[in-house]
Amino acid sequence: MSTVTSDFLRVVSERGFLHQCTDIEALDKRLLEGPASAYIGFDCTADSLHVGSLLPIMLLRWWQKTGNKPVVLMGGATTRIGDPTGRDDSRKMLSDDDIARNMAGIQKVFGKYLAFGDGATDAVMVNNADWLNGLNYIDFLRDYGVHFTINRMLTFDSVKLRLEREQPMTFLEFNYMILQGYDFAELWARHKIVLQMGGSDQWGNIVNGVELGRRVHQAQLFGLTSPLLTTSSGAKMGKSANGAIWLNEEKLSNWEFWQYWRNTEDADVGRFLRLFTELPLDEIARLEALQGAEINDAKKVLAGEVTRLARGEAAAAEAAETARKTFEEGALAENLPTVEVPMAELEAGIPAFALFVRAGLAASNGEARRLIQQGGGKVNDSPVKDAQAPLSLADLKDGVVKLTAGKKRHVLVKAV
RNA sequence: GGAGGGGUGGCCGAGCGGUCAAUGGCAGCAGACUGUAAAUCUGCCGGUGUACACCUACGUUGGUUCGAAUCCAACCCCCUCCA
Repeated sequence: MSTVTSDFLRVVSERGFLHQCTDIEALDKRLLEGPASAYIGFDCTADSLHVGSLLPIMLLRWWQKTGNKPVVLMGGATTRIGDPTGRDDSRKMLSDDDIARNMAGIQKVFGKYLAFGDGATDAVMVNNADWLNGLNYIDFLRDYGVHFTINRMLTFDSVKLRLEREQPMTFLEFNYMILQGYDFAELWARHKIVLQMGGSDQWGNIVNGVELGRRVHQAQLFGLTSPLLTTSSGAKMGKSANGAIWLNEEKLSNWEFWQYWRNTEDADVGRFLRLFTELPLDEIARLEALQGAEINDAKKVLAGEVTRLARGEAAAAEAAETARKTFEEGALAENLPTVEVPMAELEAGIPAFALFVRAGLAASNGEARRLIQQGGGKVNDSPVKDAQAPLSLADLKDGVVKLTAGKKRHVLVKAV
């Protein structure tokens, strides 16, 4: 990596955000000349982003912090097509209602990471439906279609892989890359945006936009990608026992979010601290150097910082305190996930296995029985011996029963 | 349009008339060891009833058979080659 002098490129290269850049020297030079605008596109395929999108979001945050203007592009129109990148099969088509709902959910998270407004470096949000939905097919083909050759498009990974695996790719999906390229050219024309960032899988799509901008507008545009993140043991980021690690609070509790980061593998701690927190690098170096059980302190810092950014100061403190009580004191912490059960049912007695199912700790009665048989089910911290044994009011402590599955999953059952 | 191959549990992939809820691998869950880590070892891994049982499931619909994921027919979908 050549030495870069602009604040933004220096920070992101030191912290490990950089994977590829179309022309890093020229971009560096451009950034030294003054504030610039950059965007990242987000598809509206779910009603919340998950931690897989956190890397691009942090890129935009640093972009703003180093004096530039971030633009968040919502793929209102491109989501109607479906990005074929990295997919063996077509996505299922989303209805316009779904897309609108998803967009509303996704938008919520950006306010936590970016400062929006009308100022020079304030973030703005745009929707590509504004210019894509109204496109005239023939005009578009004449103005932009001429700049794309099929020969070239067939060499892109997103297309090539699908063909090699003998999976069908529809013409609809085939157009995705053209529209994403067009987005960049259009954003240059509308907002003078010079840089598009994204995950490394977006490289091909981004390069298309850079080239289109040069051909249509004679503009020098830049592309920059971040590495695709996997954990040290090779798993994709963002999956847990219960599914994806969502950024939105309605989709995943603060406690579970905090726990995800707390359970980071040793080998990933330093890398994640650099990417997902804003701690100074020398502080990270110190935390990263911790050995043995002490590295748990670094994990707590990681969990605290990431949760603070995504969910707020109070949420982070509360999760940390809940974890401390639960794991270090073995005490009953009131902020664990809670499930309510009518008092009358509890009075009548609910078999232990059934309660585990009610609490969401087992997917079926059979699974709950197995859990208990294997010694993984605990009530108020003592192992359940008999799955049939009913729990009743006598098991309540301060109005709640604490259920535990395995070592880490705790739920409070509250009688109401 | 013609010829051939194929559609099996979350994924991959065996099975090709009963002993098949279906080998194996991955993923997942639990236990042991640890540090709420990794690696390793052990157990579990469709549903309901705590066993024997029953229900649902091998693309769809029918059929043959005492009995079908396995055989037959039609249909749907995918792939390859030829035109």
